[in-house]
Amino acid sequence: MSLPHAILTALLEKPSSGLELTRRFDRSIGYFWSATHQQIYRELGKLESDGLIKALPSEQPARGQKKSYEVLSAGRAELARWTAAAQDPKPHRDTLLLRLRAAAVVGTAGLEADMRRHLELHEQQLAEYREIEKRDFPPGRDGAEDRLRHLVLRAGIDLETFWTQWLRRALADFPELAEGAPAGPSGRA
Amino acid sequence: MSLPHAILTALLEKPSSGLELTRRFDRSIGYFWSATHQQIYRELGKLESDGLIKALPSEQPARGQKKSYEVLSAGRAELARWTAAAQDPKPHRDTLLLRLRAAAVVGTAGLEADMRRHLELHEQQLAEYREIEKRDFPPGRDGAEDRLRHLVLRAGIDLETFWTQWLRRALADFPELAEGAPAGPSGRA
DNA sequence: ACGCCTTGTGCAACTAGTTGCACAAACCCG
DNA sequence: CGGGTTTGTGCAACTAGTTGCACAAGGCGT
Repeated sequence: MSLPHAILTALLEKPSSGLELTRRFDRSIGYFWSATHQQIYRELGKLESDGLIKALPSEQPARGQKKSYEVLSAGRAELARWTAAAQDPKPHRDTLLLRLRAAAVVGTAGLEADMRRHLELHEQQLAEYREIEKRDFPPGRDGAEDRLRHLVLRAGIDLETFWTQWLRRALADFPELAEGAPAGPSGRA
Repeated sequence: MSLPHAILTALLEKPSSGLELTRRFDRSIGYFWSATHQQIYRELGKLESDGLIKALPSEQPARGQKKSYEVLSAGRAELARWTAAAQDPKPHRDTLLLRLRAAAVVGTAGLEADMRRHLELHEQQLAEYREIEKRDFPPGRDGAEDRLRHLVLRAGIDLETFWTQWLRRALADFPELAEGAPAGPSGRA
């Protein structure tokens, strides 16, 4: 029940076509609510038929029939309603932690390499967030909108920081973990 | 593609019936891979027909036809394979962050109360993890299995710590955020 | 002019997870 | 001993997200 609201938010920030939305999801909103272009188009259709958004008359008729949408006031109202409504936090799902736990019974073979890869990915993501922070939130700007968005970005930064630290610590422990743990399918059947 | 592996892990730790698994998911594995009893029963059926687990002959024939399962060597092999295979981290999905972002365009009404509620929930979860740590990982034990599981628990603790801190900070900022941001549907249509 | 690449939109089928309900056996209480 | 609660198992329908493909329009190279 969140994708439509993510799209409404993005469209309120700036009316856009499906592809533009897709790109913005890749760069910004998608950091905490990812979506593919197929999902987005499907949802745009539904939002339009529900009367929450409408297609703008295309100023540029050319170029592959590009359609931009804007949010109607019913859409804005729905988004405000959803934002204010209480919602329980959804439990995390983390495959890597699951694999660690599995490794405790079937052995750590292969895990370390992938953890190193994850560490690199998280480091990259962290660097990207820091870039964005430098570019979009230089000290000085402090309108309420900016501060809210900055808060969201800080969450991203802190989360990635957490993961890089946790992974580094886990990898440091790894040599002693690998000896001693059951080594594979031949452990005990 | 992770639920079957979560179940295999749990069954290797200790052969169990569907309901026992459900309870253990609620208390332990479910902290990073939750599942309902319906999912679990469905998956047990599939794992059995795939020859990865098998039902133990019930020692206690009574008590509502309780069926326990144990992992076969094909199941252990599959789990080891899965654990070792590279996997990309799945992008997070966080509704609360999405709502903050939405609040930047439709106003912060109602959000603060729910953030306080989330803070409490995260504090509870954190306390629970700390209990578990004290109970299951007293200083001294350091077999490789225990250290791996402890590492996983640390991730849980640190994540909850992060959320409580982030929420506290966000709430502290809230008074200034609320003034100045657009206040509701009447902002601009 | 012809074929290839990129841009932009979208449908269809599949997979995983959620919600709602059903139902039998045992146990517990009066 | 009869009726409600708990224990234990499970099906069916629905919702959300993913994967794979299709196709038209315009640009670009030769």
